[in-house]
Amino acid sequence: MADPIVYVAQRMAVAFAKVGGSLADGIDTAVRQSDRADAQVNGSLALAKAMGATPRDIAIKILEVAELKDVCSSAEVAGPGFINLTFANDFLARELVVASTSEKLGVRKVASSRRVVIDYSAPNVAKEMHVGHLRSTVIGDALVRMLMFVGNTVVRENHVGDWGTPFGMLIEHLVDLGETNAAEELSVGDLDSFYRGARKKFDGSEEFQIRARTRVVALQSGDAETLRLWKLLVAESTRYFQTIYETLGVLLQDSDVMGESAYNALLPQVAQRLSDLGLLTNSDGADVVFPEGFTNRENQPLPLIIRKTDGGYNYATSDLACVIDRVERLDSSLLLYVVGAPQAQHLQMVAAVAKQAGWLQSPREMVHVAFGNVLGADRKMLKTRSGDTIKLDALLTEAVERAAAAVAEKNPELSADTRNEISRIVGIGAVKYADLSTDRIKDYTFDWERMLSFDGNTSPYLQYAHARICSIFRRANVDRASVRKVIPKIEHKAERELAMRVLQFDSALWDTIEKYSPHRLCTYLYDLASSFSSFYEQCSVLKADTDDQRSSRLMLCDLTARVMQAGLDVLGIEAPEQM
RNA sequence: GCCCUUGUAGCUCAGUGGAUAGAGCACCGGACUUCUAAUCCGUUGGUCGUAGGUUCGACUCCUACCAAGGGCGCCA
Repeated sequence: MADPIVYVAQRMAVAFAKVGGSLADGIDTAVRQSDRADAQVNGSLALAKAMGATPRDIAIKILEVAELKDVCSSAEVAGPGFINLTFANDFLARELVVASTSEKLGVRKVASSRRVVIDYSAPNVAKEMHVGHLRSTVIGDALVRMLMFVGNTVVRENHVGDWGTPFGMLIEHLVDLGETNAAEELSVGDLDSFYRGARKKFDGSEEFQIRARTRVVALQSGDAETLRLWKLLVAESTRYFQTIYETLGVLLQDSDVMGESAYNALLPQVAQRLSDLGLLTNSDGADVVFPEGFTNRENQPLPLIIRKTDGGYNYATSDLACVIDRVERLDSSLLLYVVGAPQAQHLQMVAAVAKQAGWLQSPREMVHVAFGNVLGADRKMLKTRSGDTIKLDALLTEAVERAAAAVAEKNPELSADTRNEISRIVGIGAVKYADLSTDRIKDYTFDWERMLSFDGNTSPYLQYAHARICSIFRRANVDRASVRKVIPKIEHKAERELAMRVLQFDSALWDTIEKYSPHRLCTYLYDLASSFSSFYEQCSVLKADTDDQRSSRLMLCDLTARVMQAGLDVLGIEAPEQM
C-alpha cells in the first residue's frame, strides 16, 4: 500500500464516519487526484446534504477529527467545501521506501486469489493470422500478465477454430496436394494460399464438393485416417501460430490450445442437460433455448440454437460446453472472453442460458472483454493497398524494419547485434502499445508514424525514459540494488511530481485490472515517463549538489525504472537498457 | 423495426458526479561544450453530436433525437 491516496482514503473514511455516523454510510469519501493540491476529498458536500448542514462546516469538522498529522503537510477547506490535501514530503519518502523494498513495487496483492480463464487469440487452423487477431492476442496477453502479477491463477485458453464443415474441403485439398507437399506449404506459413486453393476447388467442382461433404461426415464419425489427416493440418497450423506468438512475445504456447474440437464429446451432454432441465424446445426443426430478454427482427423471442435441424451442433453449443468445462473441470470463478465487440449479443445469450441452467452461479462470472476494429488511414478496416487482409507476420516484420531504420539513424554507434535486438523490442513494442493504449471498445487507427514516434503516448517514448535511467547508472557505475533502501529527500518540484507518480503504480494497475482496460495503465506509464523526462531536465543526478542528493535521486531513478519496466512487462512489452 | 457500441481541439486520443475539460501531433517561439536533444519548456487552439431531465454540482447518470459502425434462426 504505497499509494498515498489509497493510504489516506482509509483515514478519511474513518473521519467521515465519526462526523456523520450512520448518515455517512452511503457517502462517497473517495480521495482523488487534484490539480489544486496533491489530492482532494469531495464527500463533505454530499454528507452536508445528508446532515442538513453547510458543506464548509462539515469539511471543517472532518478535518478536526481526521488523523492526518503524519501524512499531510497541509489540509484545508476550499471552495464550496472541498478538502484539499498536500502530502508531507517525509511521508512520500517513507512510502517510496516501502514501494522500493516491496516485492511488487507497492502493488497490493489480490485479496483472495481467483482462478481466471482467459479465452483469447483464437486463430483458425489452415488460415493465416491477420491483423484481426492482433487485438485479441495482445489485449489477452496483457490481461493474463497483470492478473498474474497481483496473485491470481490464470489459465490461458486459445480457442482455435479447428473443427467444422470447412475441414472436409481442407482435408480433401490436402489429399490432392499430397501430404508432403501440403505440409511444406503449411510449414512455411503460406496458409492463405492453401485455404484459397481449397476454396477455389470447392466453388468450382461439384465432384470436389461431394468429396468434401463425405469427408466431413468421416471426420465427425471419427474415421481414423481422416482424423490423422486432420491432425496433420492442426499440427502444421499450430506450429505456425507459435512462430507468430514468439515474434509477438506473448505467453501463449501449444499447451494452451483448447480448440473447438476439444469440446466435441461434451456437445451431446450440453443438449441432454438442457433438455433435462426443461429448457430445450424444438423450433422449426432445431433444438433451441429461448433466453429471456432477446428478440429478433419481428420482435419474437430470439433462440440460441443448440442442435441444428440436421442434427449437428454449432458454436453456441460449443461455447456452452466451454462454460461447463471451465466451471466444472477447471473450477474457474472468472471467465474472460477477449473477443470482438460484434459477438456481444451472442456471448450475452450464452451467459444467459448458462445462468438459467445453473452452470454460472454467482460469484462466478463471465465477462466479455470486447474490442473494436483496427482501421486504416481511410477509417475503414485495415487492408493492403490491393484490398487484401494484412498478414500479422508481414505487419510485424515491417514494424521491426521501421524501428531498425529509426535506431540506425538515432544511434549509429550500436553494434549490429545490439541494433537488431533493440529494433525488435522497439518495433514489436510499438505495435502492441498502439493497440493497448486506446480504449479497447473503440476502433483505432493504425498509423506507423505515430506509433513509432518518440513523442507522445508511444512505447518508444516509455522505453526511452527507461533506457535513460539505465544509462545514468552505467555512467555512475553504481549498482542499482545498492540504492533501494535509501530514504530519499524530496526537495525539487520535479522530484516531488515524479515521486507522487511512482507511488500511483498500485492504483493505476488495479484500476486497469478492475476494468480490464490496459489503456489505463498505458496512460499512467506515459504520465510517469513525462514526469521522469521533466525531472531529468531539471534535476541532474550525477552532478547533484551533494552526495545525499545524488543517492536520493539515484533511488528515485531506480524505482522509476523498475516501475516502468514492470508496467511495460505486464503489457507484454520489453524495456531495453539502451536505445 | 429492435438492440449494442461510438461521437471531446484541425488530426489522433485521455478524462473517477466535483472547482478553470487535458495530452500528443500539427502550427508558432525558445533550450544541446550537458546524466542519451529519440528530450524539455512555452504560445495558439473547445456550443464535450443536439435538446431536455435528475443533482448543491453533469463530458460523466436518465430520456428523446441526429450521425457513424455493428448485431438480430440453424456460418463461426
